[in-house]
Amino acid sequence: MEINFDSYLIQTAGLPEKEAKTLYHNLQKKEYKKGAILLDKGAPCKHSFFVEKGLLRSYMLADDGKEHIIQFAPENWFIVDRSSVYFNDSSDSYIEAIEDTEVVLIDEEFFCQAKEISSVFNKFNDKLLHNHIRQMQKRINLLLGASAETRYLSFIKMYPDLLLRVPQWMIASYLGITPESLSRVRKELATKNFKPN
Amino acid sequence: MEINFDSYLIQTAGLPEKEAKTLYHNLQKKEYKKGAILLDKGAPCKHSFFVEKGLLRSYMLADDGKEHIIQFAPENWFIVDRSSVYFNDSSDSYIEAIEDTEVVLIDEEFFCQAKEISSVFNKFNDKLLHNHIRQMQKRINLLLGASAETRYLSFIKMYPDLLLRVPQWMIASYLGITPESLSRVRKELATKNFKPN
DNA sequence: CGTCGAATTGATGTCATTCAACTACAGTGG
DNA sequence: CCACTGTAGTTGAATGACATCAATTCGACG
Repeated sequence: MEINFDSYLIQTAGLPEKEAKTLYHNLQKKEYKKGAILLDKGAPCKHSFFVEKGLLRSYMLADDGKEHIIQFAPENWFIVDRSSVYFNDSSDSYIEAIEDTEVVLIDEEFFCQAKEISSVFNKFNDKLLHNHIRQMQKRINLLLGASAETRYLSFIKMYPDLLLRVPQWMIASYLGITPESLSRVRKELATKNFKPN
Repeated sequence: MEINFDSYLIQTAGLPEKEAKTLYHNLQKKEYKKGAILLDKGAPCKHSFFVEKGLLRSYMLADDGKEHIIQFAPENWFIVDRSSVYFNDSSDSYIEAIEDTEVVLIDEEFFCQAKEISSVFNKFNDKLLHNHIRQMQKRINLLLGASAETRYLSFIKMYPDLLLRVPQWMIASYLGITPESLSRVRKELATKNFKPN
């Protein structure tokens, strides 16, 4: 289950082994306990997090105090407040550990080095951005009109592995419905004898 | 009101004048009548559109046949199905002219040339992507819980210039509510003697 | 002037929220 | 080991916000 960032760079990003190792050695690793806050609203977000083990989430607070979950990040995923990092602004989101989590901190310096060392990395980074956009697009499309049930079903389809690791109320928050509603949706699906797995 | 892409490259993207002119001359321009389809679902999206004059929109069709508006693009904006262009896939969105519109077609070749000619362009492109993500994030946050009224007010705030150019039912579609609901929201705001301008 | 789509308005329906009560379970301290 | 507490999840009843359906008005355009 645990994934090292260096092997990620080689296998997924397609960097040559030597370069990947070099880059990897300059990076800082950190561990966080369940419930720990990795990024606080108002603080500048100075790096991306790559999750080697565990599970993170990012969320914003609405005016009425409710949490809106932006993203989950299990192993192999990046999580970051892009606005904050890129525009050097204070973040308007939080990042929190849902489980005990081990991350690699990826700062601007890393990106500069990586870009110099390898044009492959540039392309890969570009691809990540585009994927991110594509995924957000899908989510917007869902939020623009899909029923609670449809949203939940699409969540199951997209992130089946998260179903068992994320508490229900967080899934509800991600879907933009209340925990009570989600509970009812699940009950309804159960009577239709639908099985998630 | 009309904006040429070459001056955009110079002033907004920060390219040197000479390079901008060179790049610009290789580009193709097109005009579309109001109502014209620039990109059809299923067709591969082979280029971005830069709007020099007029107004475009992109939208997807939901399963129930309803349109979900993804984006508006007035002068000075890009519009594209990024998934389709980038992953060389068939598009799952439409692009349509809301007004008579003049666009510049920006294909892969342009990007390659631009990247070779100027590293400034690379950075600029990156910035565009990040802005796009930032803006989608805001929208998701709105859709996750804001009332019809709040959504509308935030739309007014973000795109005041579009208010008068976009038909109401399209704004409703963009906000994820029905035209009827939007009409009532506006009425409600009027009695509270709220003035958009 | 007549037509067609956009916008408004009213009556009614539906889905999700809200509020409250209750169960289940994990963690804490006596 | 058992009570105490807090959080997650479920369930029910009442409410509310938005959707739907239908009728009407408005406005642009041929």
